[in-house]
Amino acid sequence: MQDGDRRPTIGNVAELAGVSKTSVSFAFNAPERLRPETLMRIRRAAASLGYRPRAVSRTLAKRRQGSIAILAPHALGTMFANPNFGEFAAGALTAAEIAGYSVHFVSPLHGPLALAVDRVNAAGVIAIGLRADGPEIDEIRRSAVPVVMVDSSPSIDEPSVAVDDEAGARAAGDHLLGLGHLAFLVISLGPYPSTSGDPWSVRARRMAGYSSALAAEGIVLSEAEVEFAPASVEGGADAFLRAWAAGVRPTAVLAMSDAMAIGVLSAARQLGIRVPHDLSIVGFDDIELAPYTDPPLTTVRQPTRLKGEEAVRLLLEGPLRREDRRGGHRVLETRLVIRASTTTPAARTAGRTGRRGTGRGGSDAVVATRKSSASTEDSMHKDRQPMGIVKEERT
Amino acid sequence: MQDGDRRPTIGNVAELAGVSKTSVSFAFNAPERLRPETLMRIRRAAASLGYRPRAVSRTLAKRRQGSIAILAPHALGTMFANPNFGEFAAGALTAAEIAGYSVHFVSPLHGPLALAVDRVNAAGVIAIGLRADGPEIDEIRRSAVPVVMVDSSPSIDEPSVAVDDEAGARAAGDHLLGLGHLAFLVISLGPYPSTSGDPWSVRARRMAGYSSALAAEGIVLSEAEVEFAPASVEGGADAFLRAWAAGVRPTAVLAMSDAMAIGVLSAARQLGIRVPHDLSIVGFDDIELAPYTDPPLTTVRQPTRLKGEEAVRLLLEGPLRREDRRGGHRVLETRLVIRASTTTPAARTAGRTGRRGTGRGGSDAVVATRKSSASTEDSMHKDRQPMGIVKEERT
DNA sequence: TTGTAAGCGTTATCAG
DNA sequence: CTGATAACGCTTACAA
Repeated sequence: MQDGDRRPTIGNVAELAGVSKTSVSFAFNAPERLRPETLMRIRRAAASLGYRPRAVSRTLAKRRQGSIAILAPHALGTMFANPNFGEFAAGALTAAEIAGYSVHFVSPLHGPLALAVDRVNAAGVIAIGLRADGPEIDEIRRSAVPVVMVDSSPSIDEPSVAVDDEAGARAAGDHLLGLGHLAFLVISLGPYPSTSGDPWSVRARRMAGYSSALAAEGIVLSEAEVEFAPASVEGGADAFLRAWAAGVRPTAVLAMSDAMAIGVLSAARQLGIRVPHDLSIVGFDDIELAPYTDPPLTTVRQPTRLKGEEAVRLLLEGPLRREDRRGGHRVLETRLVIRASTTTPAARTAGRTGRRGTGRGGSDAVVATRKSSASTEDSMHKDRQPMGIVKEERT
Repeated sequence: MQDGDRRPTIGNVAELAGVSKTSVSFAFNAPERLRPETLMRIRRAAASLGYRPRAVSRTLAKRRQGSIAILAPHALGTMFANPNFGEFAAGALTAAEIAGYSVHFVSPLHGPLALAVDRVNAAGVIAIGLRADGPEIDEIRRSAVPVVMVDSSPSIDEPSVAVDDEAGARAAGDHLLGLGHLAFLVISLGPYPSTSGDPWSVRARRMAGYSSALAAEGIVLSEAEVEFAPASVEGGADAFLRAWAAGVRPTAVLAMSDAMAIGVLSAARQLGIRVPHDLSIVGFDDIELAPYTDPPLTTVRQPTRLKGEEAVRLLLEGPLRREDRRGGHRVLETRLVIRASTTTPAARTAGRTGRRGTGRGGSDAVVATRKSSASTEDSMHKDRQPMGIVKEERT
């Protein structure tokens, strides 16, 4: 861990160039204040020594950080296993780069996040999926570092950005109901059932959306009809297999992420279940690859990349500048994208239903648009179409 | 950018607790040296003030960084658009986390990488895809920060990790040749043709692999048969469309990344070209979703996640500890994974060939294993099968 | 067990 | 235009 070969310091350069440290500093930060020839001399000295100003010292002296931290709720290897997190990172990193900030990723692997956050000493923090009422958020508040919350409770004081999970989930449920499905399985986020039961977590909001849709038809999910899994392909596959082994026989599955939905796709294939003929699947996220799966995935699109950009923008424009480190809540819209992984249930169950006869196959399904209850200041990142429901056909 | 409300410092705590700064420091770093009651007093004082030691100051004083930087060759938004980079990040971040390091992502967006690297002041650096003979690597060397190179030239001094791109690419070419293809299009990495022409870049190595395979059948790629594109779905789609518009009519495409291959899939669909019947496609990477595309993608698997882990491990074990900041080259193997996006060419061209009659459809193709020339210390991350060629069928 | 004081490498202030 | 000198916040010999 030693640095071994000591890097040259500003002092060495000053000495070699025969000037003061101040001048050397000027040479790097305000060249115009130096006479061209001294500047040259200093530059040469610095170059010959291979001197480069050290960032830590600089930040200490200037009292200003050049980086922001992204706090992930799980180990980063796990996070990045979900392509959707890559999307988010891409958005956040892009916005940060443009503003000249570099980005730190921090996870709770080595003790609580609150501790981790000041290990990295960032100018500001973007916290993902933190509980609104947990101890962590308090710790972070006390650390006096500006924070913006992502996918957390909207009831929180800090600026935040989230998506309208509930409306999205409801649209997914409505869609399936409209096709005539009655037997569901939902693959919920997180390895365990509601350990804490934060009513404001992403999964709680999505579950509320699914439930409210199903409730309209008098359907109530039993405990067996909800599996929990990490947001990965493997997680989704395992969850479906588990449910199947437990005797659950859905005609439709609602997955809280596309990665998990793809896992279900693969598990179904393993079991010889044809999608969508025997089983309809709808995901969540609409990752870039969703249109290219086999079959193309029906899913709830969320503007993930935009979410990342907004989080950074909010941090940089709001709490980092001004005193008031609150306000600035932003709720982005979701939209159901209908592709080929959903259709009317096969005869075996379709017999007992047939309501809402949108009939003849998934690609014809057009469910009544249910207006999102969220603020709608912004349109989607991916395109200019309004939010809501969209039917995508192969070109 | 101001910090606004000054955070409490160690001095404030000392004052409030009626002790010296040293004691406060001890309270945080060597509690056992303090009498329990003083420790308590300090702790209370610190807590009441909401004091937390500042990482910058600490690093400056200890001369030791707690973070490592990952240097990306392109804007990070671009990088993360490729799911394969997410895989790499997952690997690197996992290894870093375990070792207690946090990770910084740095891109060349604001001036040269060499400058960016000391903006973040990391303990060590992982440089991706840097030219072996470029100026950047020299700059980084001079900055005296330990480096490990990823996907760079093996001829370099620094420790490095890469994969056997050439063997992988050759296997892909052989596979297609074995199926009877004669008309190819390769989608190469990077937005532009060889701006610099580093013979050791990933794309040069892969191109060499493709070429050497094709050369064995006397096929030489014309300039029109090589398109360049960013490693994204969109990039691949555009590239294929461009080539098509230019009149290129391949029966098989060799894409240097799965993301691009999926783009080709989508472009082909747009043009009404059936895959694999009218067009065979082989990708590179074998991202997690590759088995679930439509049709499932034949591709060259590289152990991307492992690559990330190894890079960090090499950095942490080698240059960060010892004086010798060289050696430790690691070349990981690749393996062709045959799925359903490749098959024998359709009649239109197959007529003039038919050699090597592996016949009846891609899923039967078994090409002779060509032993990788790379070191083979390690097996794949994803499973325990040996490297080489593998045929994957739907279960 | 606790305190004093000297760094760590820069930048900022204020003279000259 | 350039130079002393004092921060910046924390660690760490060395003393007491």
